[in-house]
Amino acid sequence: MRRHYATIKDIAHALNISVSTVSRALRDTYDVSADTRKLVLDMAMKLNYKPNFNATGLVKNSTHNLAVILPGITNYYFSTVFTGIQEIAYSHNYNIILYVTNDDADRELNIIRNLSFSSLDGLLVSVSSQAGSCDHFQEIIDDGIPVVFFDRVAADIRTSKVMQDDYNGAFEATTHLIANGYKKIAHIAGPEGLTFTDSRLKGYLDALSKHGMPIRKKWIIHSGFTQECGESDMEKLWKLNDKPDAVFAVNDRKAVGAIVTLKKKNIAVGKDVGVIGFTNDPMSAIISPSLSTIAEPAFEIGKKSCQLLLNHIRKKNFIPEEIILPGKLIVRESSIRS
Amino acid sequence: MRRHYATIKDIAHALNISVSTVSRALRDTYDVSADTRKLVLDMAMKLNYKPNFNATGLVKNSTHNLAVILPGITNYYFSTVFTGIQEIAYSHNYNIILYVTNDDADRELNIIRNLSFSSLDGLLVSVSSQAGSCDHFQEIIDDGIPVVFFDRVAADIRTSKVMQDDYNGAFEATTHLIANGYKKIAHIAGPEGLTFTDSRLKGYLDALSKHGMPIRKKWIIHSGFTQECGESDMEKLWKLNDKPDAVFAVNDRKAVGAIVTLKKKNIAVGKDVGVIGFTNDPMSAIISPSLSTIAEPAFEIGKKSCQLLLNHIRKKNFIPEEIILPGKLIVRESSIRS
DNA sequence: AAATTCACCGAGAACGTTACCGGTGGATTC
DNA sequence: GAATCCACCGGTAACGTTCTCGGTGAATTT
Repeated sequence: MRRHYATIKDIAHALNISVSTVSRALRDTYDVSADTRKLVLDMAMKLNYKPNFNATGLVKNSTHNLAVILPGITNYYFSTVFTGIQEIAYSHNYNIILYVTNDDADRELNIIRNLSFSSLDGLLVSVSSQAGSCDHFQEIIDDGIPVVFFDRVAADIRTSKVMQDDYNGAFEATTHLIANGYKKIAHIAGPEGLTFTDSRLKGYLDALSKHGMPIRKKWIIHSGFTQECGESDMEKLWKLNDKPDAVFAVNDRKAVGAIVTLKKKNIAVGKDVGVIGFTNDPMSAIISPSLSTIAEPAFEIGKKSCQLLLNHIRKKNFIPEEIILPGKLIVRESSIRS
Repeated sequence: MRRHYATIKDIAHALNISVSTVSRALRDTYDVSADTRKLVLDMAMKLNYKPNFNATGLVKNSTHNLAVILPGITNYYFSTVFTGIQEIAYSHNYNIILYVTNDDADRELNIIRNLSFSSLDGLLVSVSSQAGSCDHFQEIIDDGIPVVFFDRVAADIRTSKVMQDDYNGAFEATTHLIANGYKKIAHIAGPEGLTFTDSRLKGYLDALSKHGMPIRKKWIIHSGFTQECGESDMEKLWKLNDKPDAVFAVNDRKAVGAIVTLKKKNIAVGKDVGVIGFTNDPMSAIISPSLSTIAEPAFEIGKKSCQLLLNHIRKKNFIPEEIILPGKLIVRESSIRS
């Protein structure tokens, strides 16, 4: 049976003083003597008093809860971003309510619709990849709820956003392949319509045209983000008459898929076909040949997003900021001819 | 500026009826005619009414929030368990507040101490590996808060627990190594004192003695759960005069560390030294040689834990249950001589 | 000595919701 | 035709906390 926790009233009653005084003493605000404060604090300890956040939330119209909405948590990138978020939230005494959408737009919508903003101070979102309309987010922002997007941002919504430098990372990755003598570079991309997918595609294309490399529609394949998608994308590329000799993958999981299928076909990864990914998933160091990649500052992105959200919550009329964090090329075996 | 959401009072006022009636209509309970219910529902929709969970939580002394406390989320096992938890919670309209301890006992204690049980219906915990005393959990349980442990359980606390079959998994893994002709089998284990570490150690030892294999103290090394720990454990083993010819690792990450160091020393994994892990982390299929392992039902463990917790919450005087889910041997290259 | 200031405390309302109890008026029963 | 029942609705208190205001007595000023 659930016992009843001691309340502020119990403390007041035990000390024969008023609840107002107890309330003030506990919050250490004003108008209370050092003696009575000590009395109250000791009694609170003795009665194992814990503040009831429902009550405080009700009167202050603010709880210390943040919601985080993610496509999934079972991969390196998102779990690391979340850890960064958590780090900042913890140090500021905020709780995180985590929702995962499984990359399902309907589920995302459903979660948003059922969100109780009376018990939420703000929202941190990376949108689902099948994102249709983003009206539901706009509504929330119009209602005055602080929202920060990260990684997978909704382009046409005016609020704070945090992301890695997708364009330059892709540009650098592609340039690296070119510098290593690969001539026919394909791109296995993410779903169309997602901002960061588009940015990486653009970086890839610009790098190609800058160096006068051929651009072929058939060498660009859009699909999901999983390793399996990487495998089937690679299969498709290999069915072409004019096969590429290198692949830039939108993320490491797809790059791993590409390497796995190439190895199955007994093609020497690196020597015959170069591969480079994006993320710096721990897997990229484990697989052999090891995978070259653009390291994303996932942990930093999480921290920055949460800091931004807290600023947003504290200052009314906070002006939206866009933060772009740089990536870093990490050269391993999969992109070296030797 | 944060706008004010419509309340039950606003609906009542707009319809010129009482708040009690609106409350009943919204909850679809009793004592309200079909006509007025429809009126209320329509008006609620029109005013974009959202229930204030702080208020309901205050009067009903129950919110729809569950807390999950984990050592970390950036690995396959815990992120998958969490996804399972989330799946059940979502289908029952519960929210999950996630805390990560970074495997730090102090932080775990701090989180527990600051938990607001007035806005929490229950607790799902996998304890930190440096766990000292578990008194803080006992206190909570004594206070009547439903708690379910999973994976890393606190042995001496009487509440529901969900785990994989650690003993039999370890027994099977070790037996598999023996069956494949390895004679000197080492174990790189987790930290001492953790229930599942002990179970896996015991399974390993029992398998050895059952088949009359030598048991050597020096072949058993305790340390943390990371890949780096696996690497340094392997280094230690390789400094011994009497080197083992196979290793059973407490988890896949440590097994990967072992493989990496063996490869660095140009030792043929499988042929010269067998390796087997525990978990079935996706990494185990990626690394080469691929890693044999005991597959854990992580997703199922998450689901079961959450179901158990919900039962616990609903039924008062719920009798604690212990659920043990079986693992499955997956044979790959790292444990085959050939 | 009167006036003013100040430190400290308490009473009451409010936040949004639900639970409990009582009160209508119309239909049903005897 | 009176008594009973029932479907429906409203008023009020309560949940635990904070906020606003007013009030005390002592200390300080003039």
